[in-house]
Formats: sequence, C-alpha cells, structure tokens
Amino acid sequence: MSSNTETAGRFRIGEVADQLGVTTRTIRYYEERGLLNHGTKRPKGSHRLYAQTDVVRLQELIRLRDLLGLSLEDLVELAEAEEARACLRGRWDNTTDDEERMRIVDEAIPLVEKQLRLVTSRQQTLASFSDELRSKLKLMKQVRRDLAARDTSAVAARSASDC
Amino acid sequence: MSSNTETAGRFRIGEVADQLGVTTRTIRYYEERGLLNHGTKRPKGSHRLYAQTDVVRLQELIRLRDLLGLSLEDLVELAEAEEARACLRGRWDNTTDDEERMRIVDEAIPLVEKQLRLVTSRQQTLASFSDELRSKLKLMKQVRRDLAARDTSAVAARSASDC
DNA sequence: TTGCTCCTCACGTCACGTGAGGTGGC
DNA sequence: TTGCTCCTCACGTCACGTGAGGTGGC
Repeated sequence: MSSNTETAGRFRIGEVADQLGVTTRTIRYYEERGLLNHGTKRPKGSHRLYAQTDVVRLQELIRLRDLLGLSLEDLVELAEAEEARACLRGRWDNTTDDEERMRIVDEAIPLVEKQLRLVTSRQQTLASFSDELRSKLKLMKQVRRDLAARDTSAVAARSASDC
Repeated sequence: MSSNTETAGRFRIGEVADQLGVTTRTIRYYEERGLLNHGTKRPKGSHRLYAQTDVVRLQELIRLRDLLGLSLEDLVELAEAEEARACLRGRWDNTTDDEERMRIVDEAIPLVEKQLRLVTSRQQTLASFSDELRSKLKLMKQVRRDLAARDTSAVAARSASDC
C-alpha cells in the first residue's frame, strides 16, 4: 500500500482494526473492493502490513461511511480523487518543483471542500431534526404540567398537536 | 396498522413510499420485521392502506435510520418503546382519565429525550469532523499562497503537517 | 515448542433490489 | 376493457459476520 520505505509496514491488520473500531474482515473487504493496497503487491499468504499514512487514510474513509452513510462505491470515488492528491505516495515529499506542488494542492483543495459540503449539509439536517425533538419535548412537558395542575381545558387545547 | 376509523386507510403503499423517499420493498420489509402493522390483520392478498399517523411514524423511523445509522433491530427497540406511548392507537384520545394521560406522557418523555441524546451526540461528532476539515482546508490554502509567492521556506515549514 | 495472530476460502446474514407471474380497483 | 398499482414468492446483492482449516513470526 505504501511504497514509502521510511513509513512502511509497522502495523498489523488486527492492530489497525482495533484502532479504527472495525473488524479485520472489513479491512480485507475494502481491499477486495479496491480501496486499499494500490501500491505494493503482497505475496499471497503473507501478512498485511500498514503504515501510519494507511491508517489515517482508512480512518477518514470509515468516518465518511459512518457519519454520512456513504456506500463503498461513493467511498471508492472519493478515494480515487484523493489518490490524485498523491501525498500518500510521497509525490509531495519527493519533489522540489514548486509548480508540481501547486498542482498537488490545487487538486487537493476542491476535494476537501466537497467533503466539507457533505458534512455541512448533514449538520443542517441534524440541526432541524434536533430542533423538532426539542419543541416536541417542550410541548410534552407543558402538557405534563397542565395535567399535574388538573387544568383539563389547557390539556385539551394542546393535545391535538401532541404525540 | 391503524385501528382508528377516522384516520384509517387513505394512503396506498406507493404513495407512502414516494412521500418518504423509499421503495415499497422497504416498507414491506419493515412490516415483515414487525415495525408496522401491529393493529389490523389484513386479508392475504389485499392492498395495504396507511393512515397519516402511520406515515408520520414511518417517517420518524426512516429519519433515525438515515441520520443516526441505526439498525432495524435498534429501530424495533425504539418503535416498541414508542408503542408504549400508545398515542397512535388512540389511547390518548379515547381516555378522559387524567391519571392515564399522565402515565402516557411520563412514558413518552424519556423516549424523546433518548432520541435527542442520540442526535446531540451525533451532532458533536460531526462538529469536530467539520472543524478538522476546516483547519485542514485553511492550511492548504495558506500553502497555496506561499507557493504563489514563491516563498519556499514558508512552504517547507508547513508541509510537514499538510495532507 | 507453544500461543497468538495471521492467511484464504466459503457460506451466512442483514437490509433491502429486482424481476416473475398474477390479481384488484378507479 | 385497458392501464395502473397492487400482491406474493423468490432469487440477487451489498457490506460485511463467522467459522473451518491451515500457516507464520515473536
């Protein structure tokens, strides 16, 4: 996955799974589907080893999946775009060409902006849901107070919009 | 589903599905799993008909599923608890007993509070994710400006924490 | 050498998707 | 009567879960 020798292969699949709160099966499945391991061809049967950058990358994908409910197909799309950033493959560190670096940053920025838009949209939906629940709760507590005060007419006035 | 004659049976499954943005299969599946149709025994082969209260109820379940990523098992649990509210079955409207109404409200309040806790927790997670994306973006734009100004030393100072 | 974790099939499951073939109401 | 939507199987799919049986490194 990482071709960068200095960061290569320090974590085993079980450690990564524990860190991210998923199972090893999930990680292997993501590899099957092409989200990981674009770099090294691992000899069949040998252990998978992950670099810190790989873990961070997986972390991001899993967070997008959990928080936004994206399908693996969506994740593949985002991952491929992120691939273009190439930071993970060391293109950034291996070049001293400012124009090359400019291109990398220019590719990366719209991607993060897209993720931010997705997150912001989801935040708004949740905020209105939250508001709804709050006013529902407020109403119910008011009805409760009316009942406690044996004020039947007040209860009747409110009950229509309750529940 | 609804045994309340005045609100019974005005929507067909296709209409409900369109309103909620799901397929008819989803609604039938939820019925299979016991989330719906606790009331009427429909003659086999006959059309399903839903009341407005049924649609609202389904809407809530689907929103919880989408926004919080709850499993159907989780939804069944919440639905069963909500069943206790009994408003949908007309217990509220069919009683004039204040103590009965008090019991209904007392059962309903902690349920909505629980939903609110789930939503709030999700909001916090999303907020920190959003913050992370924002500062990442800010840093990348700064690097871009440094590159544009051909200020190589400034770029180098920042690149370590980039990507 | 003994555990432990890893490996690869491969079948099971959850939450639906997607027809196949047929019936029912405006 | 003609469409349209509905019905019930029932098999397919996506994203994994869960062993079965075996190998590899501290």
